[in-house]
Amino acid sequence: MSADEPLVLVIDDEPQLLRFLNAALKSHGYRVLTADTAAEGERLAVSHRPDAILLDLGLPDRDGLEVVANLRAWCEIPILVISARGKEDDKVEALEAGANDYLTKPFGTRELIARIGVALRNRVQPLTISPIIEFGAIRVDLEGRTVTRHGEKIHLTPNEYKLLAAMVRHPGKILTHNQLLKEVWGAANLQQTHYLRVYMNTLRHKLEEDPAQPRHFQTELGVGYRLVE
Amino acid sequence: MSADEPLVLVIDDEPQLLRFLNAALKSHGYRVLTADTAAEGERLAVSHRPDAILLDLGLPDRDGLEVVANLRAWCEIPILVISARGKEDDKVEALEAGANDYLTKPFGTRELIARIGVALRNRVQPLTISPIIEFGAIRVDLEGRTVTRHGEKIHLTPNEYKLLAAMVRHPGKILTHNQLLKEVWGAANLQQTHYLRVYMNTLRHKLEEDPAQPRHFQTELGVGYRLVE
DNA sequence: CCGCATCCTGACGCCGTCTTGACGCGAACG
DNA sequence: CGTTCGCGTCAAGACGGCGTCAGGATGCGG
Repeated sequence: MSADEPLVLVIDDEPQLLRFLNAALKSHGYRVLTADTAAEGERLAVSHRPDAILLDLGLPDRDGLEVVANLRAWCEIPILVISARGKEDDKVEALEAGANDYLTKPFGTRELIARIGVALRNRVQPLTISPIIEFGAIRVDLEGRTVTRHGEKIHLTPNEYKLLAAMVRHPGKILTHNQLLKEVWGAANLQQTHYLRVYMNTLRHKLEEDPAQPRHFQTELGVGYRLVE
Repeated sequence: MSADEPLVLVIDDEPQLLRFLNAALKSHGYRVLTADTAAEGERLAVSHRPDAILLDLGLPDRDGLEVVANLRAWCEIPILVISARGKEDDKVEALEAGANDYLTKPFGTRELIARIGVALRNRVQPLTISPIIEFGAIRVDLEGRTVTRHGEKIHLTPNEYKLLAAMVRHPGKILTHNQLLKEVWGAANLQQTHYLRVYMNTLRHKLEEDPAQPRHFQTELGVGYRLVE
């Protein structure tokens, strides 16, 4: 799944530096979004909500400090400023405007990666959805990786849990065979729909009141399965 | 007592720099606590819970990175590292150990103040856990690095302790093989799950009543381990 | 240089998990 | 009405993870 890797937005107008940053970040497991103007950068920040922003102060179309202020007006995404200017006043202004860090060119890849790591480390998770889902007598704690039924802990094998977690993340929606297979067994096993039947069976036996007449784990014939509450 | 102004703990052994930092911080509205050794600094951090820590890496009694790790074992107070060494490796090590920022001497007052401001700005809720954790007959003192069982001191080797500390920091949660391996043996040994089995074994023998049927150090098959109380 | 503690590594048996196959059932279809 | 297909069910064997132990390498202090 590509969505669990942090997304970094790089705003810089130098093509070389842009390529360099892109490669460095990707090789360290980040997804990267690039923009070569302030306007484009701000637009992407709004639409993609990156986990961190790398901002070069020397942009052609707008002052870098203004970009920081604009971003800070509506979000708290960590901003790491890059600049050729190393004067103390520049740093102070940027940091006070809302930047989280200030790197003076030239800087090393490893330091950059480490500082991005710091920025991501102390971000506050908005926690969009509650990591705990309940339906019927069943409670799934995605964070603690525990499942209880009538308050009693239910032991699930890794595959069973992965399958349950995949369904729990999209309650009410249909999950096709392909989606489930890809999520649990990887894209190489898209044909093995038999796996699904076997594991759905054990899940029902462990979680449903009457496994033969499932209330929550319903099968959509020829399509996939659906979790109903 | 002016308790609403942020409290900064400065750990440094150079009297001049100490005085300088003290004056600079106070003039910007901070309360200041000073220590000239690592041991004293850690003690003050525990007793006063400062809002930020300024740490000079060149301490006489202990390695600065070790101090960072010790503090990070039980708290998330922002740590700004000061060092005369400006090499990239030094910075990366400190930042990865848990430091929030790295300043190379000499640095300007205003930049220092600005960076402290950043650290305080994005501090998360003081998610400090008590440096002392108990479960069953076992007591772990993360600050003193001591472990007792039924009141008797238990000797742990460095790796054993690191593994225990990693688990103690997230009681009840699953710690995956990767997380534990990264924390104890570094990211280079993510494959050596065998290490985990060996050390979990010795930990259980030293701490569990019945090592064959562990109550606290439970294994989550195929995933990792979990510390239950 | 020696001894000790710690760490790494390999071997082995056990047990849970995964895979695979067989079979019954019902619905859809010709 | 018979066939076919998808699905549920069960069981058995393969597989790999896990715990366990011990020998050897390594590093450190005396």
